[in-house]
Amino acid sequence: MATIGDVARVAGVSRSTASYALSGKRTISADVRRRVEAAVRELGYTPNAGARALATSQTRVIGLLAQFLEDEFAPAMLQYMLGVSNTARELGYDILLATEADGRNALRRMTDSRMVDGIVLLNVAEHDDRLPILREAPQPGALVGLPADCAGVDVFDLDFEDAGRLMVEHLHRLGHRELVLVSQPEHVVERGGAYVWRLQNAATEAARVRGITLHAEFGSAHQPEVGHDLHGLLDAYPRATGLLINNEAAAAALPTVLHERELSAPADLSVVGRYSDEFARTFSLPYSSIESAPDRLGRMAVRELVRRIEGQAGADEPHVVRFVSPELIDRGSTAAPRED
Amino acid sequence: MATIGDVARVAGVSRSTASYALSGKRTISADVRRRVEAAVRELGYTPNAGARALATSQTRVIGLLAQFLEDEFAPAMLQYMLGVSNTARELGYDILLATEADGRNALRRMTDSRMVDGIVLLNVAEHDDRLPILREAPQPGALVGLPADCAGVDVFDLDFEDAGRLMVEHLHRLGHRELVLVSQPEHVVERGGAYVWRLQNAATEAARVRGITLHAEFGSAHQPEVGHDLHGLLDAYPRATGLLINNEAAAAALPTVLHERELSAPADLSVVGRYSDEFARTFSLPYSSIESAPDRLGRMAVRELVRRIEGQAGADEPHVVRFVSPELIDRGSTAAPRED
DNA sequence: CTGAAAGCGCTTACAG
DNA sequence: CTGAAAGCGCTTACAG
Repeated sequence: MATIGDVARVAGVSRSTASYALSGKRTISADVRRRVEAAVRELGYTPNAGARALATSQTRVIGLLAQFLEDEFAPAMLQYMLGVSNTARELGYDILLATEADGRNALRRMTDSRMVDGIVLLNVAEHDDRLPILREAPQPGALVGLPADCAGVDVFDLDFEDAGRLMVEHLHRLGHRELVLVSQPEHVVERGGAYVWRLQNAATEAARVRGITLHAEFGSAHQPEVGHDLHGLLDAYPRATGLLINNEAAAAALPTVLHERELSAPADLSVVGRYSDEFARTFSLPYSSIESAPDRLGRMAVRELVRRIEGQAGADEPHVVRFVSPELIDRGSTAAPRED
Repeated sequence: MATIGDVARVAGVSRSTASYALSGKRTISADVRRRVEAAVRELGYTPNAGARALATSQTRVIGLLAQFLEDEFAPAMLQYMLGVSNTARELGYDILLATEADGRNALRRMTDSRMVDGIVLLNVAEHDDRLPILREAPQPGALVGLPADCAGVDVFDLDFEDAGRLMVEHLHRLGHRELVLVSQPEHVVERGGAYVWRLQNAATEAARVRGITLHAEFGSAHQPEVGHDLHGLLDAYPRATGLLINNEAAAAALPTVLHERELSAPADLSVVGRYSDEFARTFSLPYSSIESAPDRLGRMAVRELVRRIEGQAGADEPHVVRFVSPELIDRGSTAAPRED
């Protein structure tokens, strides 16, 4: 493989001149620039990334820590990954991907060995055990998901509280008085999946204020269990006229469950979910939903991370905590409750 | 960040001795080893990956080229990615992930700049335009998917021809005489998605030999179009008693379509799909299927790749083309055809 | 406008 | 069993 030394020799200049001609960091005569460019083409020269990283202390690589937990729904994670990866590429960065169960180990490996310029953490928990490690690392970090302590990192998340309120308000306005909310499994909450109770608490409070009944329940994250869960809930609350779904697996299972009960939305039951539009299309879900905007969140996280990496943020610029306002995408699955 | 020089100083030895003590590449007195290890702990030393790569010409990173094409079904791709990523980690490698549309560019970037020791190509097409670039690269490559020309790379794929035969034989044995095969969209074939026609041709031939009718058709890769496609096919071939599905989106849409027609499998229609068990669980698909084994294929590709990278393969060891034999997972969706 | 030299942090022949 | 030195391929102050 050709090195910058080869380029310099072919172009008849010094290595430093060749380097400057390529980086544009100092003025170069037109003649020399042409000769260097010709040499690069002739030799098919590409800089060695390791050597460049060693010299500049910049790798142009971002570490992406995904997490595929047993009790969450894998296809939902993919959307965040793609948002991060595609944005990174647009900004000239590559992605070092870690999918291993022990995120702490992966994080330490990447940061300590200087393989990356910055880190994106996905699916961040309330007391995420990766955070202390990230805070000690010399590289900046951006999170998707809201932890209890946001010190030292930039944080991006859907405003789940607003989402919970929005769901309840929407159905209240249509005249519903008894709702069921199906959340992620309880152990997601126990593990620190704060988004579950952030939405749930806000929904509960919004219902209380409006004097309507909300049954907050958990559902499994797997098929076919979650289908049974849904049947159980519909049996348990026969007077409920609205269903709020904060659980991707439950959303995916709902069409089958409604078919089995010969119910349809919104005629028999109003339904509002919380998932991405991409997810809705993949699973052919006909329910109105709060857009979870994974691509947008991934994009925001990377943009801010790159600003920090490249020092445009200013070393002492305070860290941000930014919420995406939920939007309700109307797919026509809500209406006034059935009169009976 | 501490360097090997710091470790050497604290341990009171030379940098080379510190390095050897850590690599174990030459014998070190017990005393020196202890001092070096203590220094490493005290300083929290981790080798700088870029510097090591520069010195050894080994990055311990594998490039993974995923491809999320408009007309294919994203969640299926994720399984292959996880198989590759998890196996790589077990073998001590990290993953540099490229998801951009222009795989050629990503491939060139990774290989030319020596960011990776080897490459895994996913979703390889008949005449994949990434292959010429991979062949010219100094790093070895492993493919998941069978191209027309396998020269210079190791290739792993499901035996789609066997899969097609197996599907037809299975239903033939149960007494079916008229079948419909739903493949991926026609433009997947046109783009070179060889697995589509490999399965289709073998199924067609197996049907011909047995004197049974097989209607080979294409289906969309998107919801809700693919649902309409399925309705259309069931309308068009009312005497067909068996449905073969080589199209993930169609498989995901089928439960709803059957509900809408008030049909059930296997009472009214026998169904055999071709997807992974993981996929079946995610989408709650109750149909018997040919296991597409994405995790296993990813694992095989990485194992062989690492053998080549680490020179255990022998420089002149011929490249392999290895097919995974399809297995039918019985979920009870096939039976003798309805008599009427 | 250009060149010679130092340095980034490792590994590994070479020498003792 | 250990050390001094060279070298991997870049970038960038320093000097002219």
